[in-house]
Amino acid sequence: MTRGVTLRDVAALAGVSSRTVSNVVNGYAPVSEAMRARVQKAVDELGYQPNVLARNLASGRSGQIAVVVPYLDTPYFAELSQGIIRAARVQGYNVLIDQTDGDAEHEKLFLSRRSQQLLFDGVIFSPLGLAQSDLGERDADLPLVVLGERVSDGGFDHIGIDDVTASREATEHLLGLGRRRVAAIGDQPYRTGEAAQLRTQGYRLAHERAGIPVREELVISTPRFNRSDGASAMAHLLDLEEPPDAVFCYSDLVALGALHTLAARGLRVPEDVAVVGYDDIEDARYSNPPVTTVSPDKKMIAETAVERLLKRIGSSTPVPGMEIRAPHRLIPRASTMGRQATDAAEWAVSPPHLH
Amino acid sequence: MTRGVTLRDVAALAGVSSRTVSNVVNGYAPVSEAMRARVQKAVDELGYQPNVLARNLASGRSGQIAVVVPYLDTPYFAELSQGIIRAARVQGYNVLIDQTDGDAEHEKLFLSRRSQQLLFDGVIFSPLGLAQSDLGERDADLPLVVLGERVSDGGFDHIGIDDVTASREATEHLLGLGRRRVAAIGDQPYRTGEAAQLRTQGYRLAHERAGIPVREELVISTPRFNRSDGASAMAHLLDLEEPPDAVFCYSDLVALGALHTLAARGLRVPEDVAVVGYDDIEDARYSNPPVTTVSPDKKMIAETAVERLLKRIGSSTPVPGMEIRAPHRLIPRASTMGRQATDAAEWAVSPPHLH
DNA sequence: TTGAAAGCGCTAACAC
DNA sequence: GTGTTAGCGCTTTCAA
Repeated sequence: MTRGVTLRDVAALAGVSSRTVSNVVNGYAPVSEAMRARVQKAVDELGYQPNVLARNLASGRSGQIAVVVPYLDTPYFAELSQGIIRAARVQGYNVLIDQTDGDAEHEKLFLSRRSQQLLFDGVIFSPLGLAQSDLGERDADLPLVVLGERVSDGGFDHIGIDDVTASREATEHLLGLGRRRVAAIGDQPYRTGEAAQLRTQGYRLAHERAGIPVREELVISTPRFNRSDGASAMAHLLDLEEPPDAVFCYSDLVALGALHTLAARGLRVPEDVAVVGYDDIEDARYSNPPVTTVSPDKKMIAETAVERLLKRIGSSTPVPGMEIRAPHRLIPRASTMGRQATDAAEWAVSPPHLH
Repeated sequence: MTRGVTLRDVAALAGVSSRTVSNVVNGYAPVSEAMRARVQKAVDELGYQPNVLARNLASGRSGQIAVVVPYLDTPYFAELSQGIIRAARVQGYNVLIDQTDGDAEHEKLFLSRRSQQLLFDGVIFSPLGLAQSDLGERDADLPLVVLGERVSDGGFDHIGIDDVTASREATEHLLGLGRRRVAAIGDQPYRTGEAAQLRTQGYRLAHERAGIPVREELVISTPRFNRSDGASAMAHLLDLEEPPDAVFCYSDLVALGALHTLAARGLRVPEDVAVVGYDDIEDARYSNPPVTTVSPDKKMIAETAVERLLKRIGSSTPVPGMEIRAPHRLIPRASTMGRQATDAAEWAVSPPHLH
């Protein structure tokens, strides 16, 4: 560990006080041009690098934010995290990623006092194991932005799309194609299944509006939103006496799992069964067939989350919690529209390089 | 920001010196049982939480490691990062994720002096934009573990699978199925394309051993290893006068892109064209058809990387660089074996929960 | 085994 | 504008 050059060394060389060096380095208070040039010269000469550890202690800030997601290898969260990292970097912040595996205890850690012991100034949180009510029991002055379906209680910001509307639109898309036995895969009728329940609500609403009764046996619950959940739920649906002619899946992964089962059973998509997903992950764009999906504006969610969090971090007075609705849209693809939907432009195909 | 309880407060309450409190808190030096109980009582009473920022400054360590990957939304890196985060947490380390977008300058930052200015004790690095030679120009005493295809120069550890062998085996698998026009997608015949070149080497080796000449027009270069690269390269191959009857893709994403094009052209996999991928990402297990792939032992890679890095961080004397070969295996699936390969056990299908 | 005290290197309140 | 200086809260050397 090479003994580093310190602020003091620079100050000595430049013949100024450390205060001035600090000002120059941080671009703070007004410093005369002559002064700043002199200091800069000394900085360059010595190759001075500020010690972040010391700066952190003195300033009480770490310059890091934590992103807490259930699973990093779930494409939706990976894409979201990627966007947050990009947005944070622009603001000079580093990002600490934490996976909770959906474990409620682990998630609580990040809301507790103990979090101050960790190394971040604020948290962007995508809860899975915690219900809305659990969010109330948190360290009051932890800058917090929550993503997903929980709702702000005034003490933090919440960003999410309108799940009920999005789900209603997705279901209406299927009903609009003339499908009459539309299944839903992904309901979670228990305390922490709030996200899933909103989607089920939208699914029911679409039926209601269309005057079509919901067949309860077509609403399938799954413990998670993974491929395997979709695969097994689809298998179950196909074993019904009257199988569905369409499925609304609560995630793209579920949809991919469903496609997998459909292919294994030799059924055609969308001719035999039309499939809609949710999240617009890249996988679902290249699957066979590509999946019609609800696309949340992930970039906007990531950027807004960082922006709001930094606002909280930077404010000494409490910032009132905001409810932020991110836009979404339904992207029709071949899994409901058939071949005609294949949109070449979406592939971003570039000419191959020859060897 | 609630003014926190400090070590001093605890010391005062317990009537001991701060040194003793520190020892107790950190489980350091021998402390008499009576003492530790007394201190612990004071700690509990005050709800003392050590300030990590201060600890870092005093100790010169941050307790964080950086994981530098090109893209977090690439499933392979997401899965790898997930494994590293898990392994690091067990050791009490946090993980900072950084994406470089494959940008060489950005990658260099992490090898430079400036890295000491950042907040981590060591780096697990998966280079993309940097070539082997660039790794030489790094801050000598930065604990570093490199993943992928670069080779250790003695100053860091390197962990990777044997790409040449894995690629040879993958190609031999196709040749063994009787395919005679085996294409390769993903070569990168330039300075930073070392990973790709090793795979091409294995591809050629398989042909050599089988006494089958390589058709140069079947070796396609791609700028990256994404779905779009695979899709366009496959399109190009199918437009050849004599299209291939099999393709070895340098990543699973490339393979998924190739499948996409094959499906769009109405070709059957594997009857018309057999496809092999590389990385064993989850997507490729659930695709239609599932993709035969080279599976590196990602868990082992992640755990070993953390273990080696912490060893470096903890050592005051230079640790000699190790070359570590992680195991790999070829997983045959339907994209080469046809329906027969569908391995139900692999899906981890659980019974659906009914509504 | 425990105490006293000197930093770690920087920030920022206060004075000039 | 610029200098002086007192911390930030912990670790750790040195004595006792």
